[in-house]
Amino acid sequence: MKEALKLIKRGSDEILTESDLKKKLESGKQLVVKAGFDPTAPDLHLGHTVLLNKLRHFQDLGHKVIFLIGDFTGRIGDPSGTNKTRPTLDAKDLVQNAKTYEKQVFKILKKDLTDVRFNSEWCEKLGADGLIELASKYNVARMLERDDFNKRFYSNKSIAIHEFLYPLVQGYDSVALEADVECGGTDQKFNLLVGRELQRDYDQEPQVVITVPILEGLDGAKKMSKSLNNFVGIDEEPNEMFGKIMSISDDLMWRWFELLSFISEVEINDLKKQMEHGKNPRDIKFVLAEELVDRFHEDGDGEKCREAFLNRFQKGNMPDKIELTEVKIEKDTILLVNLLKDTNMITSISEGNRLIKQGGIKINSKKVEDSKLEISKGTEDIYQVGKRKFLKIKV
RNA sequence: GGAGAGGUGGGUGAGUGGUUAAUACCAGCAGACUGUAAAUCUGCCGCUUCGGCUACGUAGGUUCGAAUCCUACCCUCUCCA
Repeated sequence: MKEALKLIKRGSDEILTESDLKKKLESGKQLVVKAGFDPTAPDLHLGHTVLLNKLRHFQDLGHKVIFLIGDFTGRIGDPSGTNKTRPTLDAKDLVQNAKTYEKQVFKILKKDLTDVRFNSEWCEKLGADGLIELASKYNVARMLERDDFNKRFYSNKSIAIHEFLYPLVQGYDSVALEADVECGGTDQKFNLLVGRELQRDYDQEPQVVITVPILEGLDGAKKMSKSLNNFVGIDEEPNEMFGKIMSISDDLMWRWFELLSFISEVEINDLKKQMEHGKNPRDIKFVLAEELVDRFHEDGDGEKCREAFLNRFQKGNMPDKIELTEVKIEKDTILLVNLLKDTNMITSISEGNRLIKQGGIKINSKKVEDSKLEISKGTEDIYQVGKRKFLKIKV
């Protein structure tokens, strides 16, 4: 019991309330643990995994997880943390996005202890009557207690009426599922708590709310999200994933260790000490990058990535595997910039000319200096754009 | 319904008739440096057949010349009712 509680507490921000949780755990029954996902950004990234790991902990203790895709709430758009009304989404996109989710979650969750559900299932049945009844259970004053609504309200920014529906519907999900526990990011705290109160109104035992910290993205400042393009997707190619993790700042690395790594606190502190004693932060970042690559790919991939990384950046060698593309041309020669544009190595001719001027393009490791260089038919060379883009092109 | 403010390059945001492809910051990219794709420094940062072309909500208009003035329309926001 103590162990179970400890496991759940690790990495959690708040547990509301801990005594309720204890009671539920002690009851011995299999708990229903719910977490909702907004289907607007279907590719799971490391930010989501903080929460998923928490769900996994419950599964390791034998409890059931409901991976709830908020396809209905998605049409509302979560007002959390935004200062303006979000646009609504159309149904077709939602379905597509949801499928992508399903494909990815089982990298972390156990299939046999996971139910993937959609909240349109019960929300659509609710109808206008149900919605009115639901809306009657809560009041505007309490809605306005919520920080983001409050700020918007007092700074005269618009709050659309339907945005009040979001927390209510999310709370209703807990009622419909008779959830014992709901997990979410700290920014979800209000929504999660509404669930607790609604369950009471519907004569259910209120769920325990567990919040987990929000992971900062690659920039080290903003919440990891797809729209900010500061994310590491769990589906990403190993070397790409490894590289992205290596690109985070040395400061951010510790935050990621804390939220993403499974190694113990003691070990993390030990690594910190090692760095203070002069160990290269890069090598410590390797530990993190390897662990994460291993987790989402095959065991041992992390090590391979590290070798490739060292090989490429320390020794300046080319990567082992370079993709080969064949380009057919009509004339005997083709302008280098055109060739690169045709193969998507660059996005425009102007960009190519710029890169050449700056010494950012190489052919077989030789810097290109002539922006009018022609490549003739029948050649096969390795082209490099910047440090990271390589392509073998056969003309 | 009435009054007013505003819509500028990926983002924030200057610019109010002419060396303005458009200040600045952020992001992005490249180079240097580094045991890291950290940090730091420097440069670049619309497209182009290098002649030009296309750009400041949309459509017209005034002018030798407009992001800047006028008209209409669309959108966002605020105040009053």
